[in-house]
Amino acid sequence: MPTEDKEARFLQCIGEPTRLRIMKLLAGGERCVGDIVSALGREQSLVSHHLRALKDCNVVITRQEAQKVYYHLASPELAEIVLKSESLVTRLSLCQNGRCGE
Amino acid sequence: MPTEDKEARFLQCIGEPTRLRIMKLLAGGERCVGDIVSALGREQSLVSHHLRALKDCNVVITRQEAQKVYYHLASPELAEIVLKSESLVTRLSLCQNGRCGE
DNA sequence: CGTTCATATGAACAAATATTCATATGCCTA
DNA sequence: TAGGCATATGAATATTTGTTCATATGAACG
Repeated sequence: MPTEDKEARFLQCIGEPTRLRIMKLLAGGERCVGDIVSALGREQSLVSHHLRALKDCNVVITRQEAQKVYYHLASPELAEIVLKSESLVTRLSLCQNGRCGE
Repeated sequence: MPTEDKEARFLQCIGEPTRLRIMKLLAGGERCVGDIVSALGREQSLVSHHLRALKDCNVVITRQEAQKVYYHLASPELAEIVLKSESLVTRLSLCQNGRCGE
């Protein structure tokens, strides 16, 4: 299993709009599932599935407190790379035209 | 169309093993399609499809010379972010277990 | 215990994706 | 202009992915 496969999995894992929003939220500190759900305004089940995807890739870490489960980024560098790619997308005008995916 | 959507498209675009390999190749300077095909050892048609995906996202730029078409990265920062994510994946042990995608 | 709250899971489905195969385009040279 | 390279395109297919719905787990507290 070459290195590129894991790297691709990682990039694909964070390369999804809902998961990106979750990561940007967590960049501001840990949040419990309920907080994330109301911040995103999406279904609890959907958020839970995405959190699992992030956790399976070791992008986030969980901590349980009573009934609540708190999520935080595995490293501040993950927030950095998200910000860096955001800046790249705007500065280089990446993925603006309709041909790109859509 | 929120910013996260474009960012997600970008990350998803580069988050594919074959496209990652192409980008790492192009990090060493421009290459024509034939060079990329033989470097990767994959079908010409497949490489062409992936090159198109990269081009549609403005990640690569083309230059035609006679029958050959040369591709290069739109910015050296694209090579940087690929390297940075590679280093993150190894240092943080991201996407190692089988649950992650597979 | 039974109930309520917080989160996770699993099946089902639609949409997106990577790959292959076959064919088309475009540029050069004899 | 005919033929050969180099690259691109399009249809077809199998796999993966995101989302929803319904239900399950598990912790607290009466």
